[in-house]
Amino acid sequence: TVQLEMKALWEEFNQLGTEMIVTKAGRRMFPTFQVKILGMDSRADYALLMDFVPLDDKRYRCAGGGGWGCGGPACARGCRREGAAGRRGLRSVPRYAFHSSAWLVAGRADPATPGRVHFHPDSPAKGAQWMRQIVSFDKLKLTNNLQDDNGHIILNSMHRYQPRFHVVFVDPRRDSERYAQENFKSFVFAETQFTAVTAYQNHRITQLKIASNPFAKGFRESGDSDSWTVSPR
Amino acid sequence: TVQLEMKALWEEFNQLGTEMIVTKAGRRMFPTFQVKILGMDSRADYALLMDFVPLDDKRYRCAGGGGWGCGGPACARGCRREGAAGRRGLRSVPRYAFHSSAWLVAGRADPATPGRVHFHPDSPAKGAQWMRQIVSFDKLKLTNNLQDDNGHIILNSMHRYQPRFHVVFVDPRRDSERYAQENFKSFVFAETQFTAVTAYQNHRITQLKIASNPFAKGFRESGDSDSWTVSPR
DNA sequence: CCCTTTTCACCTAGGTGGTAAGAT
DNA sequence: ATCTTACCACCTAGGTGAAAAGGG
Repeated sequence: TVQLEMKALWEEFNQLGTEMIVTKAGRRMFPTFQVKILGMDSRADYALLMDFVPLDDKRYRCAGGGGWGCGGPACARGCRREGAAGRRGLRSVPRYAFHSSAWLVAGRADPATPGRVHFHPDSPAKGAQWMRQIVSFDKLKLTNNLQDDNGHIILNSMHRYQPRFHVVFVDPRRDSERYAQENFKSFVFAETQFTAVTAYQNHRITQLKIASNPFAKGFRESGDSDSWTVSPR
Repeated sequence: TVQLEMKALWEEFNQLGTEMIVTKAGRRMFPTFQVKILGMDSRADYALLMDFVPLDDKRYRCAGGGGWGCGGPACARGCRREGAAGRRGLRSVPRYAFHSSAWLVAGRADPATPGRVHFHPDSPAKGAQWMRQIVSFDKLKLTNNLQDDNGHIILNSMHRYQPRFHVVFVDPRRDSERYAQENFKSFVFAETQFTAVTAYQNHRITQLKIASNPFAKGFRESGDSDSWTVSPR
């Protein structure tokens, strides 16, 4: 079994419609994808990895005051309602748009990007090692550069993705983890889905990133709290 | 076969009598112990590790202007001459001293410290992985805290040590690298020996550290060169 | 007009020796 | 007198979103 860490933070982002920056050089995810693992064979070898699957084959567009006019919770609900509508069967919609602070369909998906995977750098390791503490994918970076040769995850900007987590049992009878495709389990946490962007579209996402990511502390206005806490509903 | 990296820098330090700081929290070595490895079986698993052996069972003492009066090359030569004398047969000398900028015998060694080893954090890994690029032990830290529980190397201050590098072949017939004691090769580079100290004794060592360690750039006076080059003889 | 790229000030995180105070 | 410790300014290294410039 696998537990998602920082679940409350992920949910707070997901309610607004999580956005992740992609850059040419590669950008980390925030929140970082972290899991606690239970129930492995302590003495067996495992490789841990992640990949990202497109949530639909549309692309999104933003509009309405450049995303700055986003006021109430209507924004987030609007985003997700559009997304759900997209999944319900629309197939040749010409365009999406993020007009009036909501994500809209703006066209078919761009050609699929190379479906890269990210192996956790400690792979392979014993089950005991993985279960000892939280496993963090903080070295994983997202890029929109199709020619990237740094091994980063390549995504299309303005598209939605679902991160997936995979545990591969390294079969001792074979000489490489490449052939262990039959010995793996996958885990999906719906609250970690996000839209890849080159610049934030929803100002509320920006504010939550600033409030919760220590590296963005320089943009905080209030001097009272320096750590993130779940906001009351 | 194994090649020591930054050999010229190690030799320049060794000519002066290398000193390494030890602290309670643990201090990195500088220069960092780095090697290039050749001739491994690309597909076999190896663990790489280091340990430190006392170079003699004396302890050293410093004197003469608190180490600041050290002027010429006589200092370095003096240090090594004393060290050699110590190894030549003196057994119950009461004390060493670093008087007039030279290392002198100041007494018997303190009780032996826990003989810890430091596994390279990438261990175990395939030969191909180790040979792909320089292997750096920059995570290794030295401490004088006998109760250290961070896994750092415990050394006695004012004692001399010889770093050793070990390559352990991980025998696939056994389930753990613990039992692979019969499958290892060791490498010793005499130019990496050093005296553990809590504060620098030889001012020329301090100056060479400041000149060559990027993290000490704040103490450089000259604004001309920001990188270390082998000084002409 | 919408999206992407580049650059930047401002952070986190942690490695330096200097310095003064503390310990023996 | 000698060695150790704690704290500090000053670095390296790299992760932030803002803002302006660039491109279709």
